[in-house]
Amino acid sequence: MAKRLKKAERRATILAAAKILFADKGFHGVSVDEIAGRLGVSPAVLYQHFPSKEALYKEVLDSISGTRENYIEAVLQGDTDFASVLKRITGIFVKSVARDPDYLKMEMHSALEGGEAAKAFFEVRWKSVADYIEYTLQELSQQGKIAVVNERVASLMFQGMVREALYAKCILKDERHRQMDLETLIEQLIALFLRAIDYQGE
Amino acid sequence: MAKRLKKAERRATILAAAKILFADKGFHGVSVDEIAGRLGVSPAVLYQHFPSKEALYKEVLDSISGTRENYIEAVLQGDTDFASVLKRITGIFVKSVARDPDYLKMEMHSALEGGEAAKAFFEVRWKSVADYIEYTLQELSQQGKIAVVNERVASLMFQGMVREALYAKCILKDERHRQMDLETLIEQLIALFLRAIDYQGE
DNA sequence: TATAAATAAATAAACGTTCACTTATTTTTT
DNA sequence: AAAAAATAAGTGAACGTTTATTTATTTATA
Repeated sequence: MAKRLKKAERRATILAAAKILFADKGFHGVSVDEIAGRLGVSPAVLYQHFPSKEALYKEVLDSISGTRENYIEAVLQGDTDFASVLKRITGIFVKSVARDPDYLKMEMHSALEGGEAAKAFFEVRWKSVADYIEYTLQELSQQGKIAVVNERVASLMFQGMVREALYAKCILKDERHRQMDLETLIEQLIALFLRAIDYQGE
Repeated sequence: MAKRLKKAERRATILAAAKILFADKGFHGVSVDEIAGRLGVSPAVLYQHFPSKEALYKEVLDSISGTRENYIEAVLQGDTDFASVLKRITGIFVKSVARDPDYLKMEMHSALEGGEAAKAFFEVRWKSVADYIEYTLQELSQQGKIAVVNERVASLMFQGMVREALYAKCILKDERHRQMDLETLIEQLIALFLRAIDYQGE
């Protein structure tokens, strides 16, 4: 018999195990038995905490997309010029993904499954960063401090390059970039981005 | 009884149907019965052409990754400066994906399933483009025609932004970029990229 | 009519889920 | 504080389906 846990504890262990497995293999790739087996528990236990496999999956998804990063302090503390703030915000975002790459995998999986949940998930994780970039670029552009750019396109560029870096380093573990650590990579990408929009400081 | 086809024809229809379904839902998300049903054929038919579901999946994967684009003519015909060649190569690449977005979905799916096939798949589709960029950047950098950049990082940036554009337009159908067509988007991204590496023409 | 192409029916394993039941812990009563 | 009652947590087998795959049989065409 498995070690007896309090309801909340057991629930937490289920969510934790499910998160790892779902991230690895997607909804259809994981069986309820596998999750239970990983916990050393009979599959029936899961149904005392979640009404169905799908409900469990949804909850995992929510628990992740609920992890909304707080960028406000990043904006406020330290230098307030665009480059500095962008670096701090990106740093927080990257760290949150690097800390737990399952996030990214789940995001990809749910994006592919194409459900309604996926879109919301997607939005929450990237939107606040993208919004900040778009808004600020528009301002800087009006002030003539950067080149005339379509801020939406530039923001897409930024998102794409950051995501690519995260995939390459955290998921695919690409050999190409073995020698360069994630922070350095991101740092250089940001430098490239700033030159792309012709940002010279304020 | 379903319309009677020659072996090769039937085989082709199976591969075509399987490609669409696998791209949509991944390996585990599709059943053999579903593929057969889509063709109006009994599932046993599939086993006269492929020894197993997995073999069929592998074959679909191969048929896609085997579609290696030929960039040589793109390099040779037309202007030979970096910007022009890059635009033509990217155009070919983008068109091949836009023509058949299933390619991209399969790529994502197989990247997530993390098998050996995935890596090869990944390599074939992006590598020749990435290699061209890296090589040329190195040359241009030595000739002082662009800024001093880590060509590997720059190439990752390029790949990331192109991929993001393709996802946004072809897979997620993001409303944000509804008004801008894919070619214009790519065009603007390339312009940003060229400024990022400080390319001024040759 | 011979043969290639498709079928219908059957199989065993895996799946999500439920059920009747056992064991451990907490609460109440004496 | 010890015994009894109540509750919470976990078990394991079995359910009805669905899955991939096989076999024996029928149909169409060259």
